[in-house]
Amino acid sequence: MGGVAWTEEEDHLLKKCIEQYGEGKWHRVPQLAGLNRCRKSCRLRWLNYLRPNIKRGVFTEDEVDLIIKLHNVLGNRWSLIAGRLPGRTANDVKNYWNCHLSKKLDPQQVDNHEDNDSNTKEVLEILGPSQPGDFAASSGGWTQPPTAALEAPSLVYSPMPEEIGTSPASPPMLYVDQDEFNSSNPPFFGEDGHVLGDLGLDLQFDGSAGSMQSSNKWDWDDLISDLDLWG
DNA sequence: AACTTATCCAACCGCCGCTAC
DNA sequence: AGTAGCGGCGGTTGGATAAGT
Repeated sequence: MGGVAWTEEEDHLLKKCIEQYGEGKWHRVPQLAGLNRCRKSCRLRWLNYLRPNIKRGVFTEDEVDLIIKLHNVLGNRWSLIAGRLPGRTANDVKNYWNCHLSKKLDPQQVDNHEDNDSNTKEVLEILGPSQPGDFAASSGGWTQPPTAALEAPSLVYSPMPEEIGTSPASPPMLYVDQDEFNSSNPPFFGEDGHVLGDLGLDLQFDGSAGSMQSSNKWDWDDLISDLDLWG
């Protein structure tokens, strides 16, 4: 393996330590558990192997599908992707991607995969250069980095009222940075500029930069994290 | 059976952002 | 403002094992 394999005894000590003192304070875990391992090794071993409810075995078709879609949007942000797959760890997802999907799915193939979803074309129409905003086709995508989100074109995030009961008083916005957009083929779009799909969201493109506000900006991390609130 | 190659995946490494001082 | 310590993350490594020759 990439390092020294953990023994059953070490696993037992670590588990016992976490059960007694809880997660966190990883810098103290090696000492508390009596392990000759660094804090990072202890944390990794717990997160990837010892933590309760970890799902092992082959990925289901649904899980693979979700990984592909989330990767389209989020890129190599494995922890976020894993967060949407109950029981799966970021390391599992990353390994699975590197071993299976990255080889099978070059960008063209990903496109083809998503073309099964008839909504895909809506994405390009909605986000394409004909729309208002700072999308620059000549430069290959959005012109502003996330830190300049105020000037960047945005997606307005509007949770579906019937799903969550009430909408936020002031809908937060999403931005898509150039790299993410260029490498992605968001599969979540529906009619009339709404974005529907497996994320369970309803997103709407807002091309009028003037309507943007400096507050309530969410990036994808926050969005994905907050899905749990809406779910 | 022996050897080579490919694949899988647990573990490590280096970097980053956050927080406290 | 600068720095140290920490948790967390993604990329990479390398041993085990399966598959192929």
